[in-house]
Amino acid sequence: MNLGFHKHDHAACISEGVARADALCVEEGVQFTPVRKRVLELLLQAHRAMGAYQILDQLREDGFKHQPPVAYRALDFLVARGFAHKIEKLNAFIACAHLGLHHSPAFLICRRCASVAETRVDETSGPLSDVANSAGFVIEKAVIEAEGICPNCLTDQPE
Amino acid sequence: MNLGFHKHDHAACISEGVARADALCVEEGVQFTPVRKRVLELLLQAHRAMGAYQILDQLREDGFKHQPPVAYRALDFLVARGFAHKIEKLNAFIACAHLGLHHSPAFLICRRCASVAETRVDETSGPLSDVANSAGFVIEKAVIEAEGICPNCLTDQPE
DNA sequence: TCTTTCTTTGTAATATTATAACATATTTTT
DNA sequence: AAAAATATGTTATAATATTACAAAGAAAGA
Repeated sequence: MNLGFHKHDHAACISEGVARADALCVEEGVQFTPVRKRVLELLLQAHRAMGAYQILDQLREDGFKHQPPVAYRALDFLVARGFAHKIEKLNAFIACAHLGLHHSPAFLICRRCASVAETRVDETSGPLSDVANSAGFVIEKAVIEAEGICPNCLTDQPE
Repeated sequence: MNLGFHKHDHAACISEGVARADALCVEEGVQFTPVRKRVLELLLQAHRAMGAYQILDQLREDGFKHQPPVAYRALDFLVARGFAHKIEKLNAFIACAHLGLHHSPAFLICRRCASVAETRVDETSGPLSDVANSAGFVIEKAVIEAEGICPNCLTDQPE
């Protein structure tokens, strides 16, 4: 599986992401307003997790309003629609790598270069579901975030 | 598996937890100081995730010093030794339910009653490890936190 | 035991992350 | 065009967490 730990056509991946989100907003009849679009662009561009205040700084440079709620509202919108995810471990946000597919994301976070790769996991099977099922616990959402060393940092040089 | 969604001898589970931590500290030659012990007691007693400032409030009532670093230092100590875990999703801390066994914890968080059950998962197998292995990513630590409805809240009453 | 070293605690200040509340503006629906 | 729903502007503040440095206490070596 392609996990994002590699080179790719980044300009295309930004414009495709925005276009896909745009289409989904039209479908769902919600407004993909300038600030929402810009935040998604920033996240796609960064290609890593960004804190809300980092985003806010960028918005300021772009001439957008930059009080905290501006960023948090845009992020809430993006997260609610699955266009972005929150990485709880980092208190930061990242553009969705599988935009459009409703899915249960899992993340591999490199503690050396801070890159974040997104993959999908099956929520309905696996050891955690087994435990939950047998206990009668109904899982609605799962936070799965693995921290470690990415392939690039492993080969680059010793720690 | 016993997930904590049930009645039990709570007084015993507190004293046993403290005793076990005490023994482990002796083994490892580290100091189980009064504030560290008290924080672990508070967490065992609460039997749910507590925020650092909740703990701080309790410490104040107990006559301990109560600036933020007091709680964070004790929590860092407990987490570093596996006596407690941080629930990233809640920015809160919980006493370890398998004190003494080095393990990879996973949590089931009830969004209705806020109870948290801890279970163990095998880090070296499962879908996430497969993805990580094939990508060459080395997982060191995994945050696994499922949110949903616990068995008690499911049967208690409709939402 | 002494004294050096390491670890822990006390404390003030501040950094970082996030939300509440309410007014205004814009868009969509009727 | 009016009403309703949605989105933005703004101030203030809440909640979570860390830095930095001084002082005290415990452990280790001479």
